[in-house]
Amino acid sequence: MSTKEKLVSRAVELFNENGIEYVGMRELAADLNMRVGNVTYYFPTKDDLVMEIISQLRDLNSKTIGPDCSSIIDFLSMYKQVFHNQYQYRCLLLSFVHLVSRHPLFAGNYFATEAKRREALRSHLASMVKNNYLSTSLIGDKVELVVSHITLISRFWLSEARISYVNWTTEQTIAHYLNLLSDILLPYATDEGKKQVDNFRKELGGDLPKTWK
Amino acid sequence: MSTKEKLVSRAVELFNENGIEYVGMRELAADLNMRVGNVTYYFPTKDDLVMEIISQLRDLNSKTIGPDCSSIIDFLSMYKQVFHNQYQYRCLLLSFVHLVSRHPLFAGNYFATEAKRREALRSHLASMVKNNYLSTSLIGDKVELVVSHITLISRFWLSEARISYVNWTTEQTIAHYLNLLSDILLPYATDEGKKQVDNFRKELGGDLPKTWK
DNA sequence: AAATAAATTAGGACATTGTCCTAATTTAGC
DNA sequence: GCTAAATTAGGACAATGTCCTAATTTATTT
Repeated sequence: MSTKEKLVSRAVELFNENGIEYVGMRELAADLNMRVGNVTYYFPTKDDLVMEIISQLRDLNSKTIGPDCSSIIDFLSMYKQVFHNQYQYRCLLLSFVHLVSRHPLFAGNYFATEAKRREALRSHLASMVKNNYLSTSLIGDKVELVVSHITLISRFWLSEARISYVNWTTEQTIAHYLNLLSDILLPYATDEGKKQVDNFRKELGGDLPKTWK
Repeated sequence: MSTKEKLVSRAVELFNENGIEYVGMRELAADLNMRVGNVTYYFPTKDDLVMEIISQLRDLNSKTIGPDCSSIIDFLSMYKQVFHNQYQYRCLLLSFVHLVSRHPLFAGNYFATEAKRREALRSHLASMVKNNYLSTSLIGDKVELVVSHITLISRFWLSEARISYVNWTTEQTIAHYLNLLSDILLPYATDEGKKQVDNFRKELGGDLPKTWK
């Protein structure tokens, strides 16, 4: 593993643990028995380092989000993997708003992939309708509403979990938000679709957090 | 207006414009023709200042979120006001995750009010069921799912809008997320409830963003 | 193998940040 | 008008990201 790779790899770990803005360049360097100047040689600014990490997550999700999504089970399983990817790079999701709203480079990068993701989501929904798992009434504005729900959940579940469900395990948390996702599809699910949602939820069952106090 | 009040008032403005972490204590002081030492006299740490702003929003929302919520219209109108309150203190919502996950004081404060809000939400839903606007099938785990959807939306709509819908007006943005909110209730709405949702959406209609490109 | 060029590492300097401390100044109370 | 409190000003501190230059290591060429 090259120095640059070690740098990124350890940065992700430390950023995940303590948050991007709470891990200094010197701290990262010291952790790897390096000096600051050495880090800035590979990544002149901290944003450059973050940008590298962003690309890694984007690539990972691009592999996960395929074009085909014939059933609800496929769809939810795919998002399960997306959630795990995001957890692996949770530092990004937890700082995304600040990163994007400040840095034009982040913003441009984000807009491009976001538009693609939204379009992919539409196509997934359409194919679930075609395969008779979702009702044909899911058209027009209703599609956009479902898409909006799903993007909101998949973008902020980690943030909410961080502040509201701190004592949950990762598996519990992911199960909870997958449950929410399935809940968004449910109103449009056909009988066959409902069966799939039920099956998926049964698999979730063991992980779902029990108590609401 | 006392010096302290002027300080808080201007801080909210600057924080809203540029983000809490991007407005320095010296910048705030200079804006009011003061010096840093003078600011720290009233607020020894920046977190103290933020905490004061947090209390203001909490008080404002406490006034808005009443115990009675007999109809869906009432419910959605109430949340419309909540959204406007949040917009008024948007700097907080945009930095909440970092604030809460770092500072134990914020966290404790947040947990207490959050539990109350969630409980209030359950009671609102129950009263809408009682008044026959929502189906009696809305019980148990389903209530918790609806509550989870609503809390997610009302906590992160501003964050998402900041990064995804930057070109929308405030009214458009709020209309969009109120639409999402109503969409969560819709599957459980009775015929009478559906009428209310329709009416509410008609009022929204003019503000709702048109294009999804 | 030696010399030269390139890549990498180290270390210090800079402006900026939040925070703290002390002295100066203003205000209020008697 | 004097004393004490409240307020304001100003400097100092450690820590941050960033930048720049010198030292050192590694690779390439002669």
